[in-house]
Amino acid sequence: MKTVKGSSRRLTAREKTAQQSVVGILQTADELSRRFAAVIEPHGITLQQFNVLRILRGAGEPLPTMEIGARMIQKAPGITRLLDRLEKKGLIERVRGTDDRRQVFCAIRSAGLALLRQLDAPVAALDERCVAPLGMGQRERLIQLLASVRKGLPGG
Amino acid sequence: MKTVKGSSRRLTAREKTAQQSVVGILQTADELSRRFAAVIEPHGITLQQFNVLRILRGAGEPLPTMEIGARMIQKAPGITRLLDRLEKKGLIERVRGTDDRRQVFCAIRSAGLALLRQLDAPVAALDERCVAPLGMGQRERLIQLLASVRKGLPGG
DNA sequence: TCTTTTTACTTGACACATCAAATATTAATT
DNA sequence: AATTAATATTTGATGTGTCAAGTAAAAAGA
Repeated sequence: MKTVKGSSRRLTAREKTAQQSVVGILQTADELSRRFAAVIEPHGITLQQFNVLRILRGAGEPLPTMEIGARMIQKAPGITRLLDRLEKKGLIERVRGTDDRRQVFCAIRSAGLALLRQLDAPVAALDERCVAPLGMGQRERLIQLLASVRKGLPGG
Repeated sequence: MKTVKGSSRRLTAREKTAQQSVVGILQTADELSRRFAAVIEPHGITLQQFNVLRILRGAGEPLPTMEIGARMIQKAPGITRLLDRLEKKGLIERVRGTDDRRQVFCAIRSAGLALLRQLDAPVAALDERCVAPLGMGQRERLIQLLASVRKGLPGG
């Protein structure tokens, strides 16, 4: 069997759509995070730090480190250091739990809320620009397809 | 106007689908890369290193650093160090260009090709598992929707 | 109650991304 | 030809993610 330019073997149609779907998701995400970083970082925080702040604001109450990690789909070590930097900037504060003293609760401070307020409009505008080519029906379909993918993920 | 649990303002339906689409893409990509990393890293290379090797194999000829960067949608500095590590592992080799001596051409070595051959089947299998819940029609729709998003991206 | 296991983090080591600044070299200009 | 501008990479500093180990405290079990 002839090989195709160094590729080891031809893919079936099914394999091809699988690969294209995966590559499409990964590439699109890469491009999107770059755009969001470009809007957010000039304000002195990174995209991930922004996400933590939004989670804390959305929760409306202090959250333990692990809970933030769960919502960020991310391991604890990364979260700890992310919180370190946010704390150093005065955007959040951490308090050792009293009930369970292993936990560290994290709350957004007013400076953090103020920063989020500044970013709300530009970020919402960028959300919209990112999916501008899609009508409402297409957006809903996209959201649905991605949810199906996540739900069916092996070991997840 | 009452605020919703710390959130600054209510989103319109349109804004909400935009945000959900973006978040969905980013989260799904996160989960997917984790799965691929879990399959690839036990073989001694990272997901990004694997991507570089696949690009080099697919090209079928040595590529300059910048060209690899373009295909990875990534800036040059990152590529340089990625190539450093692949070179140290003996999976690629670099040669200073003769025509334009600023360029550094990068070629995959036989050890790199052998490693890719080992990974081809498990990676294709994972591609398939990742989108297993979707039928062919849905995969094609997903690929199309993501392509529309990328095509319409501001400044891209 | 004392030991063992399981959490919730934290810290150390390493991969990787980006920006900014340096290098080397080629292209454009004057 | 000499100077200036643009290009291809590399290096240094910083933020972030992961795994492996360590610490502290709560939960389980004997």
